[in-house]
Amino acid sequence: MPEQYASVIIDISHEKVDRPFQYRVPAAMREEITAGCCVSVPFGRGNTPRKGYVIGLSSQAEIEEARIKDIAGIVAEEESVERSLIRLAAWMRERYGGTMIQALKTVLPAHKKMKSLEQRAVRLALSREEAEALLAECTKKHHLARARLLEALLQTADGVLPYTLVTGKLHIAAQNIRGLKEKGILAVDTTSIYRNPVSDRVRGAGEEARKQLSEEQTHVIADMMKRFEQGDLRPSLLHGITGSGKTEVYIRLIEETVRQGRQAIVLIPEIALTYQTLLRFYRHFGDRVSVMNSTLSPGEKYDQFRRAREGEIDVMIGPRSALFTPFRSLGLIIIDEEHEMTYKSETAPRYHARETAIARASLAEGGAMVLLGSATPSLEAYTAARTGRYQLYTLTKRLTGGTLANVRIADLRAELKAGNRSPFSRDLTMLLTDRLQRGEQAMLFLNRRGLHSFLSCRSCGYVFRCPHCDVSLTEHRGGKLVCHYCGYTEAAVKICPSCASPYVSAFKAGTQQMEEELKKRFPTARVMRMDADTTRTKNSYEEILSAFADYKADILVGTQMIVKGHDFPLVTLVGVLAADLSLNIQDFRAAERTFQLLTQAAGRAGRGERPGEVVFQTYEPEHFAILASAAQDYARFYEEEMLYRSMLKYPPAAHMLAVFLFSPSEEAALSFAKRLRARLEKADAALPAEERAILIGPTPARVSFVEDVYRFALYVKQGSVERLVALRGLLEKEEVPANVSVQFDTDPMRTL
DNA sequence: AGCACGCCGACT
DNA sequence: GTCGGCGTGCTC
Repeated sequence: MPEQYASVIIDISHEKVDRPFQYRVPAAMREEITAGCCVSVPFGRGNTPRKGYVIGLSSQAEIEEARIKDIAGIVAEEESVERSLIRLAAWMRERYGGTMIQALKTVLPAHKKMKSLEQRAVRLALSREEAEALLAECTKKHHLARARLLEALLQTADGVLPYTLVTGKLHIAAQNIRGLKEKGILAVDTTSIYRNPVSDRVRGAGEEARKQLSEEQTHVIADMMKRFEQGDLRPSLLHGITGSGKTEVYIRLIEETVRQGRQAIVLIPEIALTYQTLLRFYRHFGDRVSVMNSTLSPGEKYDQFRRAREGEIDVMIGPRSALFTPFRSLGLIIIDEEHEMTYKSETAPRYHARETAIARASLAEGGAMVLLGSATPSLEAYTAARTGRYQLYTLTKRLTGGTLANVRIADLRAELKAGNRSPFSRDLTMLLTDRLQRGEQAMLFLNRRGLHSFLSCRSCGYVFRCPHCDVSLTEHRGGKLVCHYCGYTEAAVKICPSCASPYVSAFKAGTQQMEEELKKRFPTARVMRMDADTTRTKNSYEEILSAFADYKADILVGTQMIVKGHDFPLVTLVGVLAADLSLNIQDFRAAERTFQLLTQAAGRAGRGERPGEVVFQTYEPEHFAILASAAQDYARFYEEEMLYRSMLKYPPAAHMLAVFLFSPSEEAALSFAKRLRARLEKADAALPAEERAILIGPTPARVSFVEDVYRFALYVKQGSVERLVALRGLLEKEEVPANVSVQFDTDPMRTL
């Protein structure tokens, strides 16, 4: 049966109509209308013609057929931006699953959630005297809404009120405002009240001395431009160590793109863009650049997108979501720190910014360049570069001149044998003492995963656990016990509920314990700690880092958060207290993440003029991820890790689908998971064994229940993406029991 | 959002 | 009666 009904999203920015409406596709248009089309449809009682977007086709009428109207026509104009973003949404839905509406919502500019945005203003179109006379008349005639509005306008100094306040607080219907406007009593002004939040504060915007480029940098830029002109639209991977001048390459490419009248998007991981880098962009592009960050309200974000569409800016810098900036003539997408996990969305559609950027670039008019940058590329990107799907460029020289830090590996097993029972190896102790004497700074880094504080009974070993989640409770200040997953709280305890022993004590969180050990061992040292506990308030993150940068402390102890970004010229020693901690978690990307973390940590030392030293403490000194990062040898790491992925068919050697199942009933979740597995086995039964998907599970998640909900996972590994996507399609069609919910993650960043 | 419907007080 | 303002509810 032909698909004669189209689901259409009406182009009206209001929650009440923010859902699909079904329309009949006239026979004459059946060929042309596809998902992503922009159509004109009769809408509402008056059948007013409205613009709408087709998000899907179906042969099934979801409401009485008599109520379904015909599509009036296909809107041909406005091809460029919306059209290509809708196509991108369709691609995302296909690749990552979920509904078209979810994909559309992530791709289209927030469908202007105007509630909080005061973009329009209501202004008196009369003189104050006239308005006052009118007010008296309205009061007399009991035109209450009108009187209310006039009174409020007269009370203001300039006779202007935000539109949202008028419709909201004053309860004046939009229809009434229109009526008053037609009578010439009011005017409605549309003004943009948002400005670029940072660039206004930057002095000297748009004027920075051009830096001399190195030979390597010049080559990258020239070659990329040449390839683009020749129509080689393959993405580029820029592999360059910290300080090798990647940012300068970005800036030159953006300049060139802008010069050609096209626009650029720069993606950065959540907080990685330091203020320094930001300033460089502002100095180059002035108010033609905009920065998206999490502190912008939806209204401000929408306004920044609006500015992009109107051509008021050329460059957008921001996280994952900045990828959907509606530039009309996009020429370049840069993804900095391409390997970062934050580029994978955690909510449906669970898209990866790297792949989605490439899709968007190819959908752009005339195609756009994509440049991925990293000091430690993801296995995905590097594999693509080796097989020729990407073009690889390498920056090998450090421009800042600083020498690479000298890395020592301290074998903790040997330390124990030698009678050293402290958490600091002899090497690290020696170097710490030396730095303290010389008045230099040190950073000690502890990978926190799996190491949080808990409370247990010294006598019987009873551990206090959350009754709603599969985790132990954490002791907070004042002795309260808190669950980090669901927030469940218990009062401080004095005796063990199991054996009544009074010897109940806390096992300190890693960093906290380190802080205390340091104070014991180096009583004169000023120690600062930075972890989830000490950064609970909003600005504490920046406060701690800037205090440390101001030499308010000698040693900074912390979790991953201290390794990202930020230059501390006085830091000449970096210690990784347990380099293998992140290695032993049950996750196929564990080694990759460890390598990236260690390489980054090592990069923190000696960024100033003084040479730096690094100590990796580990129980596995022979592990390749540790050895390779100590030697700053990416190629070696890549070879070994890729061997492992190929053997076990993990991405990027194959594609993988993670199916997560949640239910308050353990039995329901598990039996549904088994049904899904059986479905997959049946689907593959006819295939030769080597082409079948590899199935793992269902297995309970690492944290097997959270907030009284059981969690299971089922993994599907398959070499062909098309095949994997088809299998997911089958699973999505399966009827889900009422008390179970399912999530699909295509090529996940981690296992559950 | 934008339109119709229906309620209600005011006035030829 | 009926006219016009004003709140409500629905839109494939």
